[in-house]
Amino acid sequence: MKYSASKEDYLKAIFHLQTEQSMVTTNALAVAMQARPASITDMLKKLKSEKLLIYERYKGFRLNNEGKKIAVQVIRKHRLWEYFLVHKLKFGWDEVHEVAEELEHITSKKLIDQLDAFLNFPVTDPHGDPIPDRSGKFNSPKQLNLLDFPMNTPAKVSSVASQTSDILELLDHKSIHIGTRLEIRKKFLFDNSIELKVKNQAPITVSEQVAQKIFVHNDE
Amino acid sequence: MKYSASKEDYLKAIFHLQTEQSMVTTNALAVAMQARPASITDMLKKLKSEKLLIYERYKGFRLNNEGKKIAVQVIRKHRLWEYFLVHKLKFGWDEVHEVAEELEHITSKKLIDQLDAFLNFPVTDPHGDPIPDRSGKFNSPKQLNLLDFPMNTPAKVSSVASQTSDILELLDHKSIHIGTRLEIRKKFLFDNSIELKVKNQAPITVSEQVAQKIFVHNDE
DNA sequence: ATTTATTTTTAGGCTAATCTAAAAAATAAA
DNA sequence: TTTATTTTTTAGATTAGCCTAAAAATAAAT
Ligand SMILES: [Mn+2]
Ligand SMILES: [Mn+2]
Ligand SMILES: [Mn+2]
Ligand SMILES: [Mn+2]
Repeated sequence: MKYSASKEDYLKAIFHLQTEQSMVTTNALAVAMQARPASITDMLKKLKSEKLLIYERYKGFRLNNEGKKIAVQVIRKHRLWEYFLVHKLKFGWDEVHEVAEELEHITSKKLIDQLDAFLNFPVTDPHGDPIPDRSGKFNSPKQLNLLDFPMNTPAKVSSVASQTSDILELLDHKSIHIGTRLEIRKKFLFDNSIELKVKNQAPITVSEQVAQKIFVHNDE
Repeated sequence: MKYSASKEDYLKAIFHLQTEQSMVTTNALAVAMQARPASITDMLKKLKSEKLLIYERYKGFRLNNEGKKIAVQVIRKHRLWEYFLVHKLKFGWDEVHEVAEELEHITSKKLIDQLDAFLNFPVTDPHGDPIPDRSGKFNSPKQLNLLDFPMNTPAKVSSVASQTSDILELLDHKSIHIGTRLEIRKKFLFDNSIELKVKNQAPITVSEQVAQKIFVHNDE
């Protein structure tokens, strides 16, 4: 029960994709993995023969319980390492993803459980994503996309759905972080941009593309 | 300037071997790498073409400056991670080597320099081996093998030249650690075993094979 | 219901890192 | 200084993970 870094990355990508579409397609995974469709098919055959997913040619695929279990453990490692990098090694939240992408493949159960304890069992990573516990359980807090959130209602930023440093840099610049309390002041129908008010700050405007990536929950 | 985990392991192994023999042999490296001689030859050709060592067929090989530089950085990473595992994640000194063998290949300069700072720039790893600084300089303290050390002279254990958990477990059991102060009481010529006295403890005997692995320095 | 376009799979290749078995070179022994 | 032994290298395979180009299956359009 030890899988290559590449296989772990595949399982993780499929896991994320199948929360949206119930059957994942070869092309979708090819985009996510930045590989050609032919390579995806090759790997699917291997993962199927290792009984980590169900797959019938031309019909799509999805992880079975065993595949999910492994994917979740990789996600757990990824997010714990991101937390470590930000809170212990003073990395910015926009520079941890690449490194965690490597660290997540270190194979030592003790390592990750001790790390978890050392970090005091954090429940969300620096991007606000939930960290599953050692049994694989997520404590996902309810959250809404900023675009669907009501105006003039206290909100707290809970996660940012992107790992690319461009958007994180932009949010950094506008002083929007996980935990930032804000309210929506205006929604411009013309371009779906949104004006936000953060306490003690001048109002700021974010584009639809940015708002789409921000998730919040009710702040009390 | 990025090398595979395998190449880094080769460079590291050659680096260690060439402190003893000035020219390293294919067979010696095959033993160290637990691989067949044919595989060693294959890799040597690659490392040579990447200008990391000097090598002429049938004549032996040794790292050039560039090869040494890379090896030292890998060693630095290995030892810093070992330190982290023992001092932050409560690993025993006998269970860190395998994990560090993987962690040492993570490729992020920032990661390792921040880790170094986080650990307060340690100078020796849990086995007493010196940790090179970011420029690659070793601050190696003078040390003598226990077999060559005079009797009835205060000594302090500075390092243990083995990564296998068998010997570390044995030393653990006999309460010998890095930093332990002891004196040699007797040297038995019959089998070269040695009787040691640790303060407030009954005298203990170690075999020649064990003594060979223990390095000490004068304790004032 | 054909034709056309898209998606997915197969066929065949490539590279890195390993292996075994056989050949060649170097070293040691007779 | 031949012969035998040991060491090292070459030759040829294998596996994982990727690729391109072509074929096959499915979906969309006329
Ligand atoms: Mn990864
Ligand atoms: Mn994250
Ligand atoms: Mn290693
Ligand atoms: Mn060590």
